[in-house]
This record gives sequence, C-alpha cells and structure tokens, in this order.
Amino acid sequence: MSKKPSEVTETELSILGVLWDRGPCGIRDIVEAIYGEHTPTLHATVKSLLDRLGEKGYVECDRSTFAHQFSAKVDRATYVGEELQRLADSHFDGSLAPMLLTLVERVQLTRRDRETLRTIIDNIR
Amino acid sequence: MSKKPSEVTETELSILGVLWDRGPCGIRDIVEAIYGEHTPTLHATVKSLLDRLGEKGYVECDRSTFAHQFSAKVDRATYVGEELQRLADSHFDGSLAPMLLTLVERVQLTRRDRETLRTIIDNIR
DNA sequence: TGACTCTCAGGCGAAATGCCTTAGTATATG
DNA sequence: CATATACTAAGGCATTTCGCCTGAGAGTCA
Repeated sequence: MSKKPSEVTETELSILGVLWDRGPCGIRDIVEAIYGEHTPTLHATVKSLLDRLGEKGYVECDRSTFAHQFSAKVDRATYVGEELQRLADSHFDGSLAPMLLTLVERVQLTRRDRETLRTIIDNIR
Repeated sequence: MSKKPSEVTETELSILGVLWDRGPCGIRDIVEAIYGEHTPTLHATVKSLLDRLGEKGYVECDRSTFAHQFSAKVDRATYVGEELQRLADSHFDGSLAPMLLTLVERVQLTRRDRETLRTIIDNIR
C-alpha cells in the first residue's frame, strides 16, 4: 500500500475533475473545459499539471494517437476514499468507523441524507 | 460561509494533536511532547508553527502568564468535520450522503458499528 | 545583580506551484 | 513536395510555502 500523502493541488484537482466528468481527453479538451479558450500558454500549463499528476500516479497517457489521450488512473470514488482513509489515519488511528460516527454526529444531515444513509446501512447487512 | 481550503500542514497538525490531547500548553510542553527534548531552536520552530496556526484560526494564546498558554480554538471532531465537509464540497456538490456511501462501501463495518450508526441516525430524527 | 527563561521579529534554503518559452516533430492540405 | 498547422518535449521563472534557525530584548526569581 503506497502511503502517499496524496497532495493533489486544487488546480490539479480541477484537471482530474474534467477527466472524471468526460473520460479520456486530449490536452486541448481539458484546456477548453477549464479556461474556455485555448492558447499555447494554457496548453503548456495544463501539460505541466498533467505531467505532475502522472508522476503522482493519478493520470495516465495513451500515446498511440497524434493528440495523446489522458485519462484518470484513479476514479473519483477511489480518490475520495483515499482522502477519507488519510483523515482516519491522522485522527482515528486508521479506523474509519469512529470517523463515520463523528461525521454523522457532527454534521447537519438533511432528512434525505438520513434516509439515504439508512438505506445504505440496510443494504450492507 | 466560504470555507478556506484549511491547509493545515502535517507538522502543524502534530502540534494541534498535542493541544487536543493535553489541553492548553506552553511552548515548552509542546516541544517536549513532539521532540522529546527542548532546545532554543526547537522552541522557536514550534513558536513559528503556532503563529501560523494562529493566523489560520486554529490556535489561540493566553498571554496573562509568563509562559504564554496556547490552546486549540477548534476541537478535533470539528476539525475533522470541516475536512469532511470540504471533501463533500469538492466532489459531491456539498452533499454528504453520497460521500458517506463511498465511505461505507470502502469499509467493513462491524455489526456493532452498524447498530451504533443506526441508533445515532434514529436519534437525530 | 546575575542567571534563566521566555517572547518577538525576521531571515534562510529547499521545495512546491502555477505559468511560460523555446525547439522540434507529426499531420494535414495546397 | 512544400507549407502551414497542431501537437509534444524539455526546461526555466517568479512566487509562495514550509520547516528551521538566529539574534535581540524583556520578564522572573535567586
């Protein structure tokens, strides 16, 4: 289990977000999705961020096409799961259940949230 | 109430941890709790971190005594709650239920956990 | 007073972060 | 083929952050 501190920047996360929403993309697609325009500068900036996301293991690249296709290596749920585990490691000795209890006690859940949660728990049984 | 990205460093968090575990402390107490020794250098380092934690709103300082007493302004559960809300804001449009689903799917909850959780949910109602 | 302990203000180097430039390669179109 | 277009690769730059450290000065108590 690689125990990376995750450390994905807010800007990098916006790129991951595009990848999660749209699936594999070329750089141009990502640039236009985020900035609404396309310039060489923005292109290179996004490329840098993609490189770093690649080094961090969150993005991979298919180089078989002219415009390389980037895609998220980790899906959103898994990413969030890692973050949750990280929180649990820091504050609840790695165990998620107490954190979940804290969460439910602390946060204002809507009636809808409670019903959903109840359904989830019932289904797990 | 726009939430700042929190951005508490791992090192800063270790200081918050001491404050959470021991209550109000002088700098010396914190230094010894973390490093097991006390030197002018470590003292100043911890002071710097406390200053930054103060600026970020997580720590306050009682200056009425010779050795100022620092204490956490936000308790651990609240801090974790903020982090969880932040995650939900980033990935689930601020709604916690889907994130809870992710969390619950990831973990094996014991029967006891589920019962506790169910009780809590029922009591909120 | 003198020996300590503490605070305070601020600096330092390394790393991270977002942005940008330049050069070169593949593709498509006349 | 010749040329323009679109893309990649490699790397630099300015700023900020982070953890650590120094030096000066003030409060405390024998």
